[in-house]
Amino acid sequence: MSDWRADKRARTRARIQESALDLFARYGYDQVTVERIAAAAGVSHTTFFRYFPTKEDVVLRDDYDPLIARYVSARTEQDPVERVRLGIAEAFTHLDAAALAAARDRTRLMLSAPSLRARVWENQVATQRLLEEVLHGSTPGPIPLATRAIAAACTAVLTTTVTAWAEDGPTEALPSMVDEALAALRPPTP
Amino acid sequence: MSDWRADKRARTRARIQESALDLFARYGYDQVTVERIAAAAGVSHTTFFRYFPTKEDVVLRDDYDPLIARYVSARTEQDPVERVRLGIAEAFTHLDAAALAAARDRTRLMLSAPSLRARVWENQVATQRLLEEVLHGSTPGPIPLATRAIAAACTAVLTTTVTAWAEDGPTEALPSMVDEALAALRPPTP
DNA sequence: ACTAACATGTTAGTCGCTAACATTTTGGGG
DNA sequence: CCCCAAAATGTTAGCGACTAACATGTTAGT
Repeated sequence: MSDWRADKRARTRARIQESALDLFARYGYDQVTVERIAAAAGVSHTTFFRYFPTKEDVVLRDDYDPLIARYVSARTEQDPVERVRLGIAEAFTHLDAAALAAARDRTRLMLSAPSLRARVWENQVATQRLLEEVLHGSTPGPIPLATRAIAAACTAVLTTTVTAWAEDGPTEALPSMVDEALAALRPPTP
Repeated sequence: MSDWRADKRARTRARIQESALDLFARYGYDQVTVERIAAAAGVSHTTFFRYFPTKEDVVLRDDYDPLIARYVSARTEQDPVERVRLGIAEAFTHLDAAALAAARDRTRLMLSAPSLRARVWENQVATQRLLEEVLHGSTPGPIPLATRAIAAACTAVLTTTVTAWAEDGPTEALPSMVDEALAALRPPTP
């Protein structure tokens, strides 16, 4: 059984990541060298890079894209922004307080270092592409500019809201903040 | 007159930038080292960094934010998205074909290297903040989430449109593409 | 036990970027 | 005209992220 191999790899990976996040929290992202992380995890810096392509990637992984895709694509509203808004609202009902708190910590860390911040926006593009496809559905042909625009708008609103939440807002307020922010994209006065 | 000083500095800066862009166009961003740029410009790599804080900054500067701010804030529409759309449309009337072509080249270069792409999204945040302030106007107090969301949406739509334009679209089509994309944020069926 | 695949360490190198210090250039006042 | 101070530049050395080459160990299947 070579699953033993995969297990060990996973544990090593987790150990490196935990060491890194711990050190980052204690001393700040820029003050912690890869060498130090590797030492704390009991490996060499080469091994570190075998598990994570860059120092930034230790922090970066975002698991929420699949969630969004799932609950947004299940929605049947005709207006795309409403689909996104209600889909995300539903996705939030499947997250507990611990998940929110963890997301908040990671977001704060990401905002703390310039090089990480830059990568946040790269992640945003991934989410945006995903949303484009969800909104475009199974319709054939290239994704029209209008759809891409709407996906871009929703994604940017999401990122902005999460940022504002991580900086200021109360920990449990994210769902209502997202709702409010996306609602702002709707026509101003009915 | 020590303005002579500033003049020389400006010319050195321009020489470095031209050398860099030339080399980037020829060999690709990653294949060109700072050392090589400096040599081509007849300076040392330390001098390079005295003029540009990072290698990325040689490519990056974006002069269009003030334009946007000016023409959007002059608009009087009540709906913020309409203000942005018409303001930008007006700003475009003050740009000639050469400016568009240059912007297109620079955009393509930015999209070609990952490290540059990442910085694009950081620039986007600057534009977003600017738009937030323009839309918020002179009203006192912190900028509400709804305003930030709309600014984020418009900025993301802009970036997405410029990206699509740089990749595919005909050189002169940017204004109409921006118009179309921003219009997509309006309610779907009147 | 033998071997082949795989994970890891060692070493040395490149490149972006910074700091300390020496050197040159330039403008102005005696 | 010469000397001085400030500004611009070069030299050198170093740090840290990241890569490649090679050696070593460790495990899995025969």
